[in-house]
Amino acid sequence: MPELPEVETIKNELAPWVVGQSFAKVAILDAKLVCGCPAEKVRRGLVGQKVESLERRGKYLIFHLSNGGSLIMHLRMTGSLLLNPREVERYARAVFHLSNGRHLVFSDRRRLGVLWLVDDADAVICKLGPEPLDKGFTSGVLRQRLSRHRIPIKAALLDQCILAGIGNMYADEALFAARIHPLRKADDLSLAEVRALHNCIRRILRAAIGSKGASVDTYVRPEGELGTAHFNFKVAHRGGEPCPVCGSTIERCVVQNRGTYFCPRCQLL
DNA sequence: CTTGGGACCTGGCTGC
DNA sequence: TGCAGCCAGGTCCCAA
Repeated sequence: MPELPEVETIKNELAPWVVGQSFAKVAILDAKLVCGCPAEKVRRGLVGQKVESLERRGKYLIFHLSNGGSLIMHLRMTGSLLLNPREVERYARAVFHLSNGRHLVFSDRRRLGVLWLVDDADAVICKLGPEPLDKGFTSGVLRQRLSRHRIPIKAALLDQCILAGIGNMYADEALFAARIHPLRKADDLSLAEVRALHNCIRRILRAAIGSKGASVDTYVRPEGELGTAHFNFKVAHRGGEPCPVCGSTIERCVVQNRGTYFCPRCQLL
């Protein structure tokens, strides 16, 4: 499931092959992939456009085009972007042929991913909260944003309007590292706890980018390699295993309909 | 207004 | 062994 570190990795590894190229031919195999307008309009609108730059915002990947418009992709649960795969397999939903002879395949087993072609990228991403790795994202900003919500802190971290880019895995990891129980109310955290959480979020996301993302499910990098960030997970997807800090058994509960892993001794309610 | 829960989607797993 | 039914979770939408 691609979260911020996975999308950042995809952006970084795609950029050398895509930036400066134009779309020579586009085939949209699944019309439901396209959001907001007919697939044919996207196909025609893309052909001939040059990719000026690639940007990640939250979990969104943005292709800035030469006409000022943007192609925006969200991989949701099982989407992946494959560069020049040997075969265009059954989960392919769109194929983008580039002017350098390479092609990019949007593959997506569960078909939850979406893309937009828009004049103004802000129309799609305007609701997103701050970027956790931006310089301006201080613990004060986090504290101010959390203070407006009386919801479980885990739910707050998953809310892309509060903070962009964190998903289920990294929310669990950040809360464990900060020693905060996932069901604590967002507006109840002490100043010290918010500072610890802010620090842990940034440290964990940076480390995960360094490991090229976490390949727990279907995530693969554009050239087919896996990420290794999941080898460093302390609690995420580790229910029943011993806590690496205190040895207690890691528990699983459900918060906001999401499987949530935590250490009952390190993270007290 | 805020918050919670279901829909979307399909492969893989569980249990009868 | 076969298959129904549940589960995974990012985001949107609707209801309380």
